[in-house]
Amino acid sequence: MLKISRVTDYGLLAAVYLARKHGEVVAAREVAEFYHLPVPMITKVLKALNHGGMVNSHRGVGGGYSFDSDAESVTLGQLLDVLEGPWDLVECETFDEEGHAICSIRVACPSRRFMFGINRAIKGAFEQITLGDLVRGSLPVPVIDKSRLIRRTAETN
Amino acid sequence: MLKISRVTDYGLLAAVYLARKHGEVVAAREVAEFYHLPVPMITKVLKALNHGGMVNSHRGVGGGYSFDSDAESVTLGQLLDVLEGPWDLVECETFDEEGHAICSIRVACPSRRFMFGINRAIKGAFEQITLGDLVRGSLPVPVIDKSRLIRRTAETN
DNA sequence: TATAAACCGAACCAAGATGGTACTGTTTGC
DNA sequence: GCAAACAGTACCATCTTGGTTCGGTTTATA
Repeated sequence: MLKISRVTDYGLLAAVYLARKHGEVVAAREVAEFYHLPVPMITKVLKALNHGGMVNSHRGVGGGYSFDSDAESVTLGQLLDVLEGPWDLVECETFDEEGHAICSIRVACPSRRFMFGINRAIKGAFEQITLGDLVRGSLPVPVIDKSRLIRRTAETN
Repeated sequence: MLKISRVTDYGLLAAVYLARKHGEVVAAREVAEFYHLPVPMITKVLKALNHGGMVNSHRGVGGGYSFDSDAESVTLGQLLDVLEGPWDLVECETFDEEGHAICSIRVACPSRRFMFGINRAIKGAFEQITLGDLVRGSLPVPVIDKSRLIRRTAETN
């Protein structure tokens, strides 16, 4: 299931705020007050971003968080992975504790082929939007390149 | 909040099934059995699709649902609208019964500008994927039309 | 070295969403 | 008139979401 929940939105807001003040150490309180959002909520998403390696944390007095890498090399897809966890449409193949597939269809499941296609399409779009785009606030509209049809039989994910 | 929930997936599956048998009247039972999904679940999404004008319903003995329009002119965005309802990231401006905005920031909300951009980008991508693409099972990769090249590290996906 | 600013991390909880189901009614072909 | 099939609504257990709380740790600074 793909979702961009409200907490994820907060995370994107926080990431943008830090990216704007590139390299600068900013307390969670400041971010929260800027957006008029509760401090614990913002600290929560900042922890997640830090845990995912997107931002750095600085403890102690005068501490906070900072974004030190290149905003152009961080994609929206990466941010969503960190904030929401990896996702997939129709988890056809979930596995039980013993590693056996639970899917009731399994053989020649008719949905997998095209659901995988949707996955690729959406993920591809997310991968091409960078944090820099978010900071600039104006995004290009993604365009489907229909001339580059992909027909692969054995996808490895 | 953007989400593609499991029920929405079922809806997409059902739509694809009907589109494959273009014009043919198919009972909900048949679709459900094909995907090994509970009949009431499939009828639920088929009702939604019918309500949204995506498919036609035929009552009485020998009835069912049929897809009669052009699969190339139905977009994934339209299907998602029908199945999940319209969505937006960060509903900055929700209104109470008297029509007054609830948003606590309102003036010069820093998030609206770029969140709107994300909305446009994602919706644009969904609008360019047609039901026909889903039926074929192989999707074109969405490409962001940027004048400036983006730096990409090793693709892991 | 005492203090306070700030992050860490885990647990907790009410409220809402999700996924399924059930039941009664209506249309219609045979 | 019977039964197949859709229509509509309401229901419910369970999971998720959004948000809070609390005790602990790190560290600049007075």
